[in-house]
Amino acid sequence: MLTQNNTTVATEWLDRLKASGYRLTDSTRAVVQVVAENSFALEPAQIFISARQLSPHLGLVTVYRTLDKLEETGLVQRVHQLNGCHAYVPAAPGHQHLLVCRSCSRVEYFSGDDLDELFGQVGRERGFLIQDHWLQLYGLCSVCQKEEAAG
Amino acid sequence: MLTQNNTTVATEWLDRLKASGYRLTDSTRAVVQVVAENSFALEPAQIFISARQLSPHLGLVTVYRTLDKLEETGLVQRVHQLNGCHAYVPAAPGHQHLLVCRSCSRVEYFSGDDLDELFGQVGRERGFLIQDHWLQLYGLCSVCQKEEAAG
DNA sequence: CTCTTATTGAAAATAATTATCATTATCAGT
DNA sequence: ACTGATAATGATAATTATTTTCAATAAGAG
Ligand SMILES: [Mn+2]
Ligand SMILES: [Mn+2]
Ligand SMILES: [Zn+2]
Ligand SMILES: [Zn+2]
Repeated sequence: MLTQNNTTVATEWLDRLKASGYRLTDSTRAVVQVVAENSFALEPAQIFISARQLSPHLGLVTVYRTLDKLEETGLVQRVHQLNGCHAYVPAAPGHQHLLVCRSCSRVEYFSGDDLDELFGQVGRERGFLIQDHWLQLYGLCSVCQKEEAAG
Repeated sequence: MLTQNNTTVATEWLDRLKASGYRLTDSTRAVVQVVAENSFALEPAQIFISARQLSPHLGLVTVYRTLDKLEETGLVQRVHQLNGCHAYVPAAPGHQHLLVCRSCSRVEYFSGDDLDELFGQVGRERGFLIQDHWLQLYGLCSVCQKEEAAG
C-alpha cells in the first residue's frame, strides 16, 4: 500500500485518526481509502471486499473495528434505510441532512431546513425536551432515473 | 384469551388483518393486543415476553411473522433509533412523524412540517427525484425529564 | 533501536433473523 | 354443525451479522 503525500480526504481522515490517538496500519488505511472517497452507503461486508484489494490480508473484524473508530471520531455516520441501518457514509460536515437514492444507495448532503419553530411548538405541547432531529430524503438519483427510463 | 366485543384499537387491527385475508389466531390476537395499545417502541423479543402472558404457548417466530403482516397491512412501522431499527410502534395515521424519547423509547406523533419548498429546491439542484422523506425528533419525554431531575 | 502496548486476523462465541416441516386450527363452503 | 383445503403454528435447525477471545505482530514514542 503506497503512502500518499498529496492531501486527499483519505489522508485527512488518517490525520484525524492519528490525532485521536489511534495507530495507523495498512488495514486502517485500506478501509479509510474505501470509505472516505465514496458517495454510496456501504455495509461492512462491501467495505471488506473493496478494502481487501488494497490490503489483501485484511480481516472483516478489522473493518468493524475501524468503522467504530471512524464513527467515534465523527468521520462516518450510519445511514438508515428501509431495510436497515447498517451502512455508512462520510459524516455530513456541520448541520446537514442526507438525500439517499433508493436504487443505488448514493448519498448526497443538503442543508437549509428550518424547523426550529415547529420543534419548539411540538416540544412545548408535549412537554418533550427535544435534543436532536433527523431528516432524510429518499428518491432516485439522476443516474438511476435515466436507467429506469431506459430499462 | 377472551374475545372482546367492544371496539378497541386491537379489535380494529384484527378486523384489518382479517380484511387483508389473514386468519386470526390466539397468537395473532396476543401480539396485536400488546402492540396496538402501546406507545413505546418495542422489539420482537419484548413483544414476545408480553404476548406470551396472553397466549402462553406463543413462539418467538410467530411474533416475527405477525409483525411482518402488521407492517404489510400498514398497522405498524419500524422506529429508527441510535442503536438500531428493530423496534415497532403503531403506524402514524396519515402524514405524521415521530417524537421519540431516548431514555424510555416512548413515541408520540406530530404533524405540521412544511418542507415541500426545500424539497423541491434540493431535488431540482441535484437532479434527484424525491419520493419520500423521513423526519424524526429525539429527546426526553416529560416522565424521563422528571426522573432525570430527581436522579 | 528498543520497548510498550494498540492493533491485527483466525477462530470461537453470541445474538438476531429466517427457513424447514410435521402438526394444528381457521374459516369458507356446504 | 360438519368438512376439507390450506394458512398458521411452534420446535428445531440453519443462516447471517456482530462481538469476544487470544496469541502474534507491528506502530510509534522515546
Ligand atoms: Mn436539520
Ligand atoms: Mn413530513
Ligand atoms: Zn441511484
Ligand atoms: Zn421517556
